[in-house]
Amino acid sequence: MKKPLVVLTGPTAVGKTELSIALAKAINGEIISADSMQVYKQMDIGTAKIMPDEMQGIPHYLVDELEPDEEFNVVKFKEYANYYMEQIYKKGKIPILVGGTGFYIQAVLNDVDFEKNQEDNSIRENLTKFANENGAKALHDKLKAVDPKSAENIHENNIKRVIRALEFWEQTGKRISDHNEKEKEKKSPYNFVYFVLTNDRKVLYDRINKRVDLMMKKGLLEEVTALKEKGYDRSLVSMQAIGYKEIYAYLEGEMTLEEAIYILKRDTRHFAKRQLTWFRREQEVTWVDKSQFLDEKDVLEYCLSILQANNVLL
RNA sequence: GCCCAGAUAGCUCAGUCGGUAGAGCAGGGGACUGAAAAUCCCCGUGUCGCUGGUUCGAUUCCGGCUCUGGGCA
Repeated sequence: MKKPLVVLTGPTAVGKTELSIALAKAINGEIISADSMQVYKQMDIGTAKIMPDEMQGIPHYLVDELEPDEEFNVVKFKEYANYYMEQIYKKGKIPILVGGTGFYIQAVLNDVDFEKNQEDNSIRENLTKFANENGAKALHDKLKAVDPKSAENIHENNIKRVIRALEFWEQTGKRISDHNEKEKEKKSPYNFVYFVLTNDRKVLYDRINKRVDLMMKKGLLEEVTALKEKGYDRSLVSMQAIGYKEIYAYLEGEMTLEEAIYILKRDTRHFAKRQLTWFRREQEVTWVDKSQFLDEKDVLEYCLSILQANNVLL
């Protein structure tokens, strides 16, 4: 018997958090955040993180777990998430994966194997250096020699992915293209419903713009200033989060605050668009378009009916 | 009121020595399997302000008009 799993995702600022609490209450669930940035402490305003007083007693995992200079990635996410899911099942409850990082959701949902290998960034560093010195084309040629299928699929300008493919080859002796093909065929080990909450594009963008203004009012500038003063470097993954990188650029004198805010809004819109592209490609997704419902209660009822129909409730 | 400069894609602007036009940004689509809030790819037809004239042909030259900046009164 497959275990039940509820996924609730959607583009940034669509209103996942609000619905997630209502959903958790209704189905006796606990929430695991599938968000690459809300894991970090000290980054509250810019990540629109749910605060303890808003949780209404619903346990949340993978929120506020790491310091901004700690490394986090899909593999770590998957390990943590699987661990917390076990705990939740033991309590006789349903885990709800809530967050906008589609890649993380996919990893857990389909139990993707990443061929764990040693924590060693030296290959990556060497390849990055090679790319800087010889150009993207030369790097891509390297890949073509060992894994032509990957070389064909990965654009030569996409250096990060070319590097990962090469790294995979060097560490495992296998081609990542073959590996990925195999992983893609996997079926989810869960009895799940994958909700993608969405809204009219214009409404969504309007919400994004307003939310950025609200973040500024709440003190995003101060939050980023504090992180910078504590010595968290711009090159950290956490500092590449939307909201942080733009304000950081302003603090470094690269642009005016007005420009930074304009770019921050734009980057957020671009991000939401990319998220939607990802979800569109996912199979077995249940779209929940807010513009088609009367209110939050109506949305919740619809979601519950879908869960019931799919036997995901305990 | 007079003088000057503009008026071209949603925005900022380039351009056509006369043969109906192109960049950046915005916007749209896509990829993604150990950085994923990251990274990368693709997509540009619009009464060239309105109106006369010259011309085989005008967005491009000439006149008038309207509007917008700036200057002089």
